[in-house]
Amino acid sequence: MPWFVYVARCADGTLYTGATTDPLARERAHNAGRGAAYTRSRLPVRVVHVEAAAGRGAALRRELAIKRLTRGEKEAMVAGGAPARFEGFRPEALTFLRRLKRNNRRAWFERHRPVHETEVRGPMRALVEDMDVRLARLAPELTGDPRHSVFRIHRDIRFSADKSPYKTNAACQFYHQDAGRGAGQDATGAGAGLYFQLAPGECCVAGGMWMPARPALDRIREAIADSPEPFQRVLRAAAFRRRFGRLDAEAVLKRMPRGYAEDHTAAEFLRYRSFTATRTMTEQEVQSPRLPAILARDFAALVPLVRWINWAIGYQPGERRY
DNA sequence: CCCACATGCTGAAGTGGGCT
DNA sequence: AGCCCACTTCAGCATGTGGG
Repeated sequence: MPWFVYVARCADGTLYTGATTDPLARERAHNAGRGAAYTRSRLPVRVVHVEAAAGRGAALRRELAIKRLTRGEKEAMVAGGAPARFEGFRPEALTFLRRLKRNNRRAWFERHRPVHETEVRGPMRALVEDMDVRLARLAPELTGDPRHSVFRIHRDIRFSADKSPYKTNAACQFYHQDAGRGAGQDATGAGAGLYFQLAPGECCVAGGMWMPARPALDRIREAIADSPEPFQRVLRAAAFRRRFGRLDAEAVLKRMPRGYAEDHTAAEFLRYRSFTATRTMTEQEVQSPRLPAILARDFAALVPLVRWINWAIGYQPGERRY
């Protein structure tokens, strides 16, 4: 049974989103007063946008995704302008970030905000939707949604000597459904996840856990010390080594952390404070409509590392979502 | 030397609930 | 849907102290 997601224009101009197996019959049902309460008071309605979905689950998921869009984004999608479906970043996205680097000022950004919206933020949100659907099968416990997964463009400049207000990269993350979304030493309850970054000359895909807070770092170290073999097996896996090589050597301690012997079997990894792996991507890769498929393969190679870390700090793998 | 940990600092967009 | 308003959040930074 084929499923569809449709958007209908109500008499008052508002947009109603629903899922159905038969958009035309559904439109007739709405107009006969047998539809949703929302449309009943705004008749007639006219279906203005239809998308095919792989099944009921995928349709409901896509329906929710559309309902999370802003009014403007929905209008753009209906008008066929800015694609709500990911079709690759255009060269203009990287050009915008390059120019932002040279013009990192509020006034400049405000003048060029529409370019940021249509070339960078919009496609990034669409990419998140696409990857979330793929993750539902690949690693169901890892999720992303446009609202929470896309990092803000604004830097946290409160206590920084560098007061330039904007980041010159655009990035998104996928996180464990039971974990917090934060990252870094100040984030408690965070877990391991996946990451994608768009930046001139610095496009990359990454995964793992960046700078875990103290409780999580302690648990990861204990897990490595107690049983180094499973962790080392994850790092030796062919797909991981081919695509990512090794863990990023970021913030590695020069000596052993307190309580661990210098000659421990896993001494090398007990000195790590950050557990991520990164692969730089070419501009050709990020501009390809096939980017979601490329990322899916990278994510698949990262999932064993992500799962090992999440296991170490107490987050379980998930069931297939649909 | 250098790891571990605590503390103080405080801008602005994003978010969600209530209302019309 | 759209508006208003209070609340939350942010891939932080710098510095000092204690201890192995």
